[in-house]
Amino acid sequence: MRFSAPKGTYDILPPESAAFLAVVEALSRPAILAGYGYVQTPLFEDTALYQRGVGESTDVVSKEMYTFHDKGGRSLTLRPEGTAGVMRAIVEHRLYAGQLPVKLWYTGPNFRYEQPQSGRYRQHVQVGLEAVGVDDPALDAEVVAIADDGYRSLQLTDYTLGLTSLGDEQCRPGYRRLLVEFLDGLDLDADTRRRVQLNPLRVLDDKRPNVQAQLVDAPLPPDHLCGDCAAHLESVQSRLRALGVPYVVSPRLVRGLDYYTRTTFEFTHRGLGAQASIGGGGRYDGLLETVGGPAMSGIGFGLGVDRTMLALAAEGRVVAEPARCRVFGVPLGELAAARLFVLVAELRRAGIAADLAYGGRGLKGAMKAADRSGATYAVVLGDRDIQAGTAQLKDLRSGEQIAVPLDSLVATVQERLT
RNA sequence: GUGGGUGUAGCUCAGCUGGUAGAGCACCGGGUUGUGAUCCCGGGUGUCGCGGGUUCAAGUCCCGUCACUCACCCCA
Repeated sequence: MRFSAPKGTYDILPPESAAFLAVVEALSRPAILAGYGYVQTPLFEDTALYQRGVGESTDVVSKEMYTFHDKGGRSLTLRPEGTAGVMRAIVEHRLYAGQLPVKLWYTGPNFRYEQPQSGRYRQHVQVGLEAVGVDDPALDAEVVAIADDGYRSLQLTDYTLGLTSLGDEQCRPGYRRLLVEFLDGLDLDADTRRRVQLNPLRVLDDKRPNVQAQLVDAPLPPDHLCGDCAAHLESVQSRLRALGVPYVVSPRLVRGLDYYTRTTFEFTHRGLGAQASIGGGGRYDGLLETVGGPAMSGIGFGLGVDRTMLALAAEGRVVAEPARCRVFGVPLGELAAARLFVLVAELRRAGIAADLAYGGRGLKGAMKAADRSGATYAVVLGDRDIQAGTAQLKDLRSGEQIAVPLDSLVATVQERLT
């Protein structure tokens, strides 16, 4: 039996894995600087949490969840998105009773049973954050700007921020009726008709040309906002302008999760193919209440780490050099191997990245390994040197080599590397 | 769930109308147990995705299946 990674999953190996870690770091740093604390929630939750929190009418819940029963008969589901679990934690630990807003960030994998394609996997990693308990458009702008700062710190340029408002419980129902009325007059297939009933907003961003052609005169959310929602959207925009965050108002932007209200946004990258969204989020007033908490507003985002990697590749950006070895031990014979084994450990304890030729490779092979390790120095040690109480310290770039007393080798290397 | 494309070495790929599996790179060893990145020599590391069929003979033709990939729906 030959095993391979399950469908829709993949391995991240060196040296690219170093870039992956760097992307997680780059996307989360702006959140940390903005006062968001790290939260880690389980990779699986009670199935009902997602059914209630994400919404039964969403594709995520209706057909993409990895649901299973544990030995206690509980129905559990592998986390399909990050927000619901964080809301559960906020309610369970009554974080909403403390200082507001509650600001949390997280990273980790999400699981969705989907048909894989470019940029879409059954397991994907996000960096996300949530700000709960304060209803202030400035907070919306902060959240959007944090995401933009993350992408910008990675030198990404070929992306666009789309922004809109989906309205609230005041104006959404009326708009929804208007939209359904319009959509009912169109020539749509059965699948889409069903969607009109479940969540008509989502028909707006259907990509099929024959559908889009019929939507040119469709009523759009930003044109039917109540006064409060319109003022909110305008305030978010003016804050973004103040920060110099470029955005485009995208009236057809809709998201597939039911909980979004008012501010909704999405970052799309031009180098990615069909799955172009590298991150998105929005306001979800009412979600906390849905999962058993008080009626409090909230806003957050999820940024796709896998897709950000693809975006970086599309722009030809190399993110991080793999952590490189600085000193490489080349032993000649058993005695030298034993001595170098300890010496290399001492270098590491002194904070110097060091490695050693294992397996008695012979001088040529060991030197080759030293070269490939990227080390600045090779320490060559043989019987002759041990007799003399020295080691040969070779600069692999210049080829120069000097004898250094074994006792002071760590100190000498430390000095030369700084 | 639906549709298209592709499966040959670690990677990128060649292999014609069927005739017993190759190249480049990578890797390993040697040239030199006291010096790497250059050079020279040597080594193929393979379930031709898998199963079945046709044939004297299948990487090649047929059927099935699986995987990968791209796209739709949807999302990061």
